[in-house]
Amino acid sequence: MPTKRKRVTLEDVARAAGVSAMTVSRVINHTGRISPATRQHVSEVIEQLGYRPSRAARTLVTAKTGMIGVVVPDITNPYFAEIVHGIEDVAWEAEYSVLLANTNENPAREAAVLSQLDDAAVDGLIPVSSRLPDETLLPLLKQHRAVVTINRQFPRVASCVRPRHGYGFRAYQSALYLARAGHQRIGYINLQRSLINMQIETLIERMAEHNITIRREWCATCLPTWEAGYQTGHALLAEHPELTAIVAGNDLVALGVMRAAIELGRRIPQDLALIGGDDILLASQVTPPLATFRVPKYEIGANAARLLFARMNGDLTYQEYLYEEEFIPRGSAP
Amino acid sequence: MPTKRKRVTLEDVARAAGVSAMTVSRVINHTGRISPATRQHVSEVIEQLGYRPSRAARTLVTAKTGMIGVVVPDITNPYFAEIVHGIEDVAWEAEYSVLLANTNENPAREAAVLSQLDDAAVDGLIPVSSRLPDETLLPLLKQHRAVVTINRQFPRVASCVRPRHGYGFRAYQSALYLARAGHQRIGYINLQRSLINMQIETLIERMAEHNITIRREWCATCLPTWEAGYQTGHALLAEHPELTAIVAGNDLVALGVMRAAIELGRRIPQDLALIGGDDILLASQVTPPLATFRVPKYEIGANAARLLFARMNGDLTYQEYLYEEEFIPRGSAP
DNA sequence: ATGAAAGCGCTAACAT
DNA sequence: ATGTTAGCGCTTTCAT
Repeated sequence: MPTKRKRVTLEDVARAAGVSAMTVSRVINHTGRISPATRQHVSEVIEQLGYRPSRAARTLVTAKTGMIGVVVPDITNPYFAEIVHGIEDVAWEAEYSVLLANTNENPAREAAVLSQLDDAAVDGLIPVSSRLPDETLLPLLKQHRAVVTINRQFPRVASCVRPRHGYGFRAYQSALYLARAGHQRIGYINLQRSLINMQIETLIERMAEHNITIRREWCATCLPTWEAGYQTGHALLAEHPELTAIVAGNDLVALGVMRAAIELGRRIPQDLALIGGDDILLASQVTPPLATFRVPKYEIGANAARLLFARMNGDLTYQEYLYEEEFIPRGSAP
Repeated sequence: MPTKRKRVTLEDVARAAGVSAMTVSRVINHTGRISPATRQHVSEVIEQLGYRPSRAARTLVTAKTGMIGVVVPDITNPYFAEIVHGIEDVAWEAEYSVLLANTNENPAREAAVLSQLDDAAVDGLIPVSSRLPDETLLPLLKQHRAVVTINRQFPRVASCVRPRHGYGFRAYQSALYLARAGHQRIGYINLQRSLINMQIETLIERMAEHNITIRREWCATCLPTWEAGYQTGHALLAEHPELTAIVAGNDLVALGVMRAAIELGRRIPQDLALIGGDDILLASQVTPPLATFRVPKYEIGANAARLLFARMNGDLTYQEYLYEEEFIPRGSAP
């Protein structure tokens, strides 16, 4: 009863099968010409010995790891979980593994992760909604052979998955929609850390062009979590009870605001209309359901992975997958 | 402008610094004795050359990958996302990476993943709520040096994180609670694939001991997703409109049922009481809020990772982390 | 169709 | 405190 299981190596298989290591290697990799008889025999020995090739050894010589790195700000955010789901499915089909790093919305941790995950650790990288500024992110991405960014754009170094109508589209459309519905005092909650949402000042300007006034103090910024939305909602509504509508950067925040508003006795949508941003399941299930934008999260992930494999296979042309964001009117903003 | 970046190796650094490879290795690993001067000098050269150690080479010689494998049935299920979050945080502190595999509730895919992730790929493994039967799972786990199971138990090969009061606790308590509240026709939706929830027959028996009748046809089984719960809810309520309460295996299913019930004109809880199982965010936000059980998801993940590191560090004694499940009465089941 | 030799980049073990 | 030697397990030549 051997306590110390020693790893079965190619060499072991070769010896047992009475062939050379190369022959075994060829059988495993389905490469080169092998006589059916030998192949059969070797396969049996492999099976019998329970041989499993060493990833490390293979990686050392081929310089390929069979893994792709995925970096997300918050895996508990359904938006990111769906994207990871899409990535993972495509990776699985391609026989790749996913190295997942969660940065907890912490840019420093993201930078650390990104530099650890250099091209020795993964064959390709998908940073999802990176929270790092361009000048920090770009050099980090350059360390990698293949990169596809989601919701960020670096045409020189990475293919890209991003919204067709630009990053400010949702906030802009939401505010416009609310204004046209008659709202005069619209607040906006921008997402802290997110570098792709419309900035508060920008929204104010763009709305001014339509003769719609959004006052700076009706706006706020918070982390893209439910809790942050809840707190910000309480604070904003306490200070500015005059608000009749709020646009939030994503659903989690909008739903936090909704809860806060309800606690403060506001009826939704009569006293306060609300629009979110990414159509997570929760949005459709609350009462009233949250108006938001349909975003093809799974497809975003799946297509990012597909673009990544294209780059990993040597096609370094810049490619894009542009996803649509479609407004979904629901009870919270009729 | 060199197109072909060649990897900077230990050797390169050693040469540039005028020392041996070993010295550089020692500097990197903070191992052995090094004179401050040399250390300083070597560090500078490393920095200057942008040297990054090769994981593969290191793994090949040390037989350690610096990665732990995490296998989950469905990363978009908030229950699992939270657990992964906990695991990832602890792994990060220990300077480990997480190799995530999503099996999409597909046992065959889980088995494939588990056998690929053998001890050459990861230093440790955490299968979360495995959907594989004992006899399939056990041999797969044996391939690994270190394993911690969540919601499954194999004392001989793995430490374990599991509910203190056993796997049937929630369904049992829920049914009892509802019966005591006066419900006479209680249905139960068990989770397909999940091997840890109370089986329908078992619940029927246990309730019979309390003189509570649960009829087999009031019960159903479905996948642990919202959609499955929704469909099952529709079907069950259509066939058995006499039901006054339903216990579901988890929140996602309960919430799907809630939606179906509302669509069928049932008022919750007056016409139908509902109890879920794991207190995801969604549960607290719907109207009425879903009665469920508080489950320390993040802690489950974090502690599983801690137990795993203990095993990886050579302590192969069987250890457990028993988590509490606490009933949270809410509007859906007053 | 198969084999032999060389080496990927690193560290363990043993010098010095 | 630092260097030397010898592999880890595999694949890439290049032979045969």
